[in-house]
Amino acid sequence: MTIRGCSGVVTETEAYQPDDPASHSFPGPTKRNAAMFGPAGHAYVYRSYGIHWCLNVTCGHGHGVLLCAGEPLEGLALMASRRGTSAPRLIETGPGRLAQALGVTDADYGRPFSAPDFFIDEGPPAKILTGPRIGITKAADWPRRYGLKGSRHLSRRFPSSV
DNA sequence: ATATCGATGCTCT
DNA sequence: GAGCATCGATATT
Repeated sequence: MTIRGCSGVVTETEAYQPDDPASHSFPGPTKRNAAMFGPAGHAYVYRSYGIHWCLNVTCGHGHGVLLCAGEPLEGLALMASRRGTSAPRLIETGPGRLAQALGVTDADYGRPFSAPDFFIDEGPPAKILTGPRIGITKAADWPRRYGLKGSRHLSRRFPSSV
């Protein structure tokens, strides 16, 4: 993951699909979720609780993946200053925190992840943990939260994570 | 250590 | 006008 000079490893995601009651795409295409029904591989950004920005990767046809946490690598100082903390653990652990650290706002809405300074690439094979989702009121128990096994940079621990 | 609670603005009913 | 895919601070074990 590289966003305007800041890079890191995506350590945690959540998946949403159109038949998921918790998904923003559930009610069908609207003005806000338009990007989710657009082409895959683009940014879907929304404001959460009137305060935070959250960043998703569109997968086409109303599907999307929320970036929940990451491990910051390059651009650490910039991300720390944007977050107002120097604790590496607290820079990108959480959807709102991650977007804030990367400087992502609605200005990036609909932007394709295909530019040299704005992309997400595939890392080496990794063990992935699965568990119920966090912070939602509907269908929270759907096992669509995915985390990098052994990473300290997760928004929360996974249940019975070995 | 966990639990609760307020802030804040936008979307959809 | 309600509800929300959050965070951080404060209160309580």
